[in-house]
Amino acid sequence: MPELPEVETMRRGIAGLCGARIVAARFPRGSCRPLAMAPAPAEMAERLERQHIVSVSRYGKRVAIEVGSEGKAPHWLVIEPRMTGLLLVAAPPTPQHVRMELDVVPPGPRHFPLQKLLFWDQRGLGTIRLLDAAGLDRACGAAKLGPDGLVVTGSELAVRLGESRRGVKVALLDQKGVAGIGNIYAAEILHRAAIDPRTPCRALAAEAWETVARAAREILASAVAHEGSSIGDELYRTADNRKGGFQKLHRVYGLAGTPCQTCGGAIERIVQAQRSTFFCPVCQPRPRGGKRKGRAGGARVAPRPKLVRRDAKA
DNA sequence: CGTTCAACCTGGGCGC
DNA sequence: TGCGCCCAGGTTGAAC
Repeated sequence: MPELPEVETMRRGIAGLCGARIVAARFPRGSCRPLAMAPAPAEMAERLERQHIVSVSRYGKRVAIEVGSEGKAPHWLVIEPRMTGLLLVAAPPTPQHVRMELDVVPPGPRHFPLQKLLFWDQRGLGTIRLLDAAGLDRACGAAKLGPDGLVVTGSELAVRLGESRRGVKVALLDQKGVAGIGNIYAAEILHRAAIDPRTPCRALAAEAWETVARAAREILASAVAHEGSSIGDELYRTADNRKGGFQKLHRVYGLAGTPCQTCGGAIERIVQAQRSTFFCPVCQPRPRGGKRKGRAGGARVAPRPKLVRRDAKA
């Protein structure tokens, strides 16, 4: 679930713990697969205790909690929520899926109240790592992650993805091209950009990349402002256990068969790279011809009924 | 280079 | 009620 807006919301939700001291760290038995955790739980707990939380930052869909103390090299507790992970300062949805529990005390003379920072993950696909500066760079540096989706520019997208033969929606999910976009927001971004998700990247002109980048910045910023998307009775919650609000503004994701709120046409669901893609065939017409100026990113297209859908690849 | 598939996991919903 | 199957916001690596 968590994409950039949800992870950024988690980051903001725990940023108030900066300056706090970790007095105890627990990684409940069996809570994480061996490969999903590094170093091993006991050593990680030992290395975290008595450290201070220095900063809380985000790299794409990961949160990096910087920990340190006088005379020690800083380390980063890097948490990757993947599908169902949540960072919480509130009671967890279930006790059995708590993967990490930090007891922290706020800065200052008073050692109360004790606060808890939890990583909760139902499916257990998330990862917890404690890395030094070199490890952080390896895991979250420029070789691994492209520019952040909140600030990405059209020329950056054009340079990084412009030669690819992949469909633009599949390419937007590639974290090395642009960091933070997942399946929900890729769909919403391309709807706003009025670009067919199947369009090969190479067919997009520079202007279209500007349109995509602008749509990405706007959609992601709005989603952050609404504290992410909580779909249906879904799991995603803010750090203090509230639902996000951006799902109310979804135009295509999860809306197959319903009328497009922009044009009234029917939203479709197709499969790309084994994942659902939602789009409006009317608002997001197939590109015609090769790269051309001003087309792919264009606004409303009036007459466009003649469509031969042949997706049924199922 | 790109696509497909399988894994990693749990749990909800659906058809029978 | 139960069972089997499909689905789900992500990432990685192998095979082709």
